[in-house]
Amino acid sequence: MTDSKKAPARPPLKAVRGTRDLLPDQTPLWNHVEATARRLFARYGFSEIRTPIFEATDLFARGVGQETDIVSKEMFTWEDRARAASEKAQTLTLRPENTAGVVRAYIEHQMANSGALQKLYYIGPQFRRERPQRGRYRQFWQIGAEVIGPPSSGSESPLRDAEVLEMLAGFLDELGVRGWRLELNSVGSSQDRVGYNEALRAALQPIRSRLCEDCQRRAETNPLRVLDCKVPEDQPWIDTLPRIADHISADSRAHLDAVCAALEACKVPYHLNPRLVRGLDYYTRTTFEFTVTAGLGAQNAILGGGRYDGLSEMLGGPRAPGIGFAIGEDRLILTLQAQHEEDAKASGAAPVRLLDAYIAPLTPAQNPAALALARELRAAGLRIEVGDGSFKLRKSFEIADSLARHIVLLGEDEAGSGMYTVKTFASGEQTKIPRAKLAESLRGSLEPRRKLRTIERL
RNA sequence: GCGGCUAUAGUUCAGUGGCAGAACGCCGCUCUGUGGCAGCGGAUGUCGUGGGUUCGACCCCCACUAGCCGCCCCA
Repeated sequence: MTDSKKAPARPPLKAVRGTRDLLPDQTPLWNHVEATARRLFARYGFSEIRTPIFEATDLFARGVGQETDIVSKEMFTWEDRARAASEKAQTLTLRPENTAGVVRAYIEHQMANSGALQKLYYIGPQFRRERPQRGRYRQFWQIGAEVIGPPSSGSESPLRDAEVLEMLAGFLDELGVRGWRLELNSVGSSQDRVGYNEALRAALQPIRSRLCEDCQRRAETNPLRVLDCKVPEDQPWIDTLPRIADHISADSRAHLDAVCAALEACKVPYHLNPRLVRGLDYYTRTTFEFTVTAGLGAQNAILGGGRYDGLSEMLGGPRAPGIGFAIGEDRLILTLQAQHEEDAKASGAAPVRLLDAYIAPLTPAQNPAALALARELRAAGLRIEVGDGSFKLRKSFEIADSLARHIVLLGEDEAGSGMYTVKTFASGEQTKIPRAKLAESLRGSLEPRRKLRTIERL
């Protein structure tokens, strides 16, 4: 190592592909979104559940579906070898979604035994080995919720579907997301789907050769996906295909109608989209997706979900119908940031001030007193930064103005008189305030926390 | 996993086979108890990484890595 020139240059360590750091300029918005979700979900009777970040691979194979893209090619899976006689070797997987884990926990802890409807929400990272893109990361965050319980708890009621959708509409509104669109469909029961798949295959057979390359392949592998095709030339042909609405049972039909009726009563706008299909095998009956216009490229779906009436049984549990959703938090935040930029462009951006006051000692001799004052004000609940007496006053002002709403000058005059010079940046006003009244005056008037203002400050 | 575009200062981006650039930001001074403005001055780069072609490569070629766009899929 003495010959440093010969030492091979090691590549700098970087966050791995598809992962990213959320720096301090980002985390306030993330916390705001999460706090809003927690507050709102609580009003609907949801409680938080935290499940492990990795599970037995089999959970996802059985729950999400062996044939889905997620399971067949996007999971981070590894062999975990036994390290003690008490351990057994097994295949583990970083969770690609959270519903399977929640239902596993529901079964494992016999939550059905209470007889009650369970309303559970989670916030956490998920992992899929996809090619990264804007709004698509290998570690991404989901905020999700599940309503699950024995049929006697009302878990099958269309009211639960509507309640979840209505809550989501409220969530997006409360965050100030503009231009969201709710698309709704029913994929029927699992039996309905088998019949529909056959009908679809039969109808595709004669027109296959007229469709795009992708659809020709889909017609074989996953006929439902043909409905998602965006190639303009294919649309007339796709319109001739049987609609899932004509293949779902009377029960499923009535369920969907009841969901729609409840949404209308709540005045939540929705669009029936008979082509909306979901990629996870466990979905039955109601499926939905919320899309937005701002901030995202191809990934314009910010949340999706649906019913999974048979999932619990698939995982070896009791009959426990349920409905849930997952919000792509990364995408939601990209949307809010894009909107915020639009707004800032339209109205001129306001500087961000996170602190209540900046204390500026005028000479190094005032430093100890400044720290003591900061300690006192912080104890009173104020957000305070302390400068340094070696700074020129001009510099103190510039730093203070970029961070705080007030600057408190602390020099010989102040030390002698006990009257502190306080300047408020917004108004330019400057006053002398006795130490006893300082905390109160820096706290300022409690302005009403208007939604837009909250977001602006983030 | 497939196809395409991109990678130069802290940031946004120009640039040319022959000395590395602008704007903004940053630092200093004008200006040592009152900032935001203005003027002047200053610092900052393995030109993504590795190889090749060439007298000479930031520029041309190849590979790799990463980001972005589209596809696939999904949140």
